[in-house]
Amino acid sequence: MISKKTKYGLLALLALARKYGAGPVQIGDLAEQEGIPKKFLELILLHLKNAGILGSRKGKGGGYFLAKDPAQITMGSAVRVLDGTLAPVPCVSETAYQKCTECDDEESCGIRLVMKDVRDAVANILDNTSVKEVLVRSSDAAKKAKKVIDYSI
Amino acid sequence: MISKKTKYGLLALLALARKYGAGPVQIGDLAEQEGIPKKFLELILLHLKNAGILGSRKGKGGGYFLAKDPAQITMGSAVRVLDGTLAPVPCVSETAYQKCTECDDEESCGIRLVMKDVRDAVANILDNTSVKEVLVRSSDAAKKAKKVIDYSI
DNA sequence: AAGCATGTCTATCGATTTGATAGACTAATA
DNA sequence: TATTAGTCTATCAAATCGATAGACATGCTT
Repeated sequence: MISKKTKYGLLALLALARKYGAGPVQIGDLAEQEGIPKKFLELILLHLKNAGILGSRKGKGGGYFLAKDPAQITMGSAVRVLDGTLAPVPCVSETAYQKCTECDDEESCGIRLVMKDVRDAVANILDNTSVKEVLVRSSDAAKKAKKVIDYSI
Repeated sequence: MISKKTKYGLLALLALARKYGAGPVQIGDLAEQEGIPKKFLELILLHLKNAGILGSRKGKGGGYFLAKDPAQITMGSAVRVLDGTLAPVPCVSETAYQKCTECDDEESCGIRLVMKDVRDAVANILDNTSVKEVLVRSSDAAKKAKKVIDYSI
């Protein structure tokens, strides 16, 4: 299960994606709009910036912005930065691999074999879903709901 | 990422599956064979028993055993019992659903839409993988490795 | 150069969870 | 009745989570 930090990070990322091209967004504004504690969000945004997903500008007119086009930022990359890995167990992580301390033979470990399938499936989804696509899906879902409401009247 | 408790639980489950039909296995023996702290394993096995995945017998000749055939126990059911849910976020859980406190509109939440795909993919794998299959894959992988070794000599 | 705006650094903290450990108790067998 | 072995219900230390805080640094404006 993803942590609140990751959830907040994804919320902020998507919010910044919605405003892509509109200049730096202040931390305080983002925090207020998304209902995230400001000081906590500072840490999260800095983490994303240090990972190259966001950029920032200090001083007047400063704030945070996407470092790349939303179509070029995947959910997988963001989740890896925020949560550390997509893998359900360390021994199938491709980016944060760690051998199990109590494992004699990795190659035949049944749990590892299954969890590798899980990791692959999760990565297949998240690494092939851009931040832009998420916005489009969200927007489409909102329109769909609106049409249902209009139709009901 | 799955917890050590879940990892230990799966290890124990698979170990019991290997001995399926051979009578109750004592907690102490399982703990020693799998390198799991005994008292911790007691809690884990009890949890699995209460969930109907394992059975137990007290007293002389007592111990734990599978409550069903290994082919009828899925990895998904075990992970749900041990970790609580397969879902990456509570709002897409089918067995432990919880609405996000800060979410205005679930239907159009982009994170939720993506995480639902992730949950479905994970469930698709784990719910369609029996404990028996895991043993077979593990065994096959071990034989394969052995053949490679034999061939190398 | 100073003031203001806003990000950055580096702590610290309380609550919660994790990963245990322990001993008394209960049930089953011999 | 004694022994075996699971069950109950605590308790605990360490780690992590989810924050909060104030000093500092950078950049813009005047």
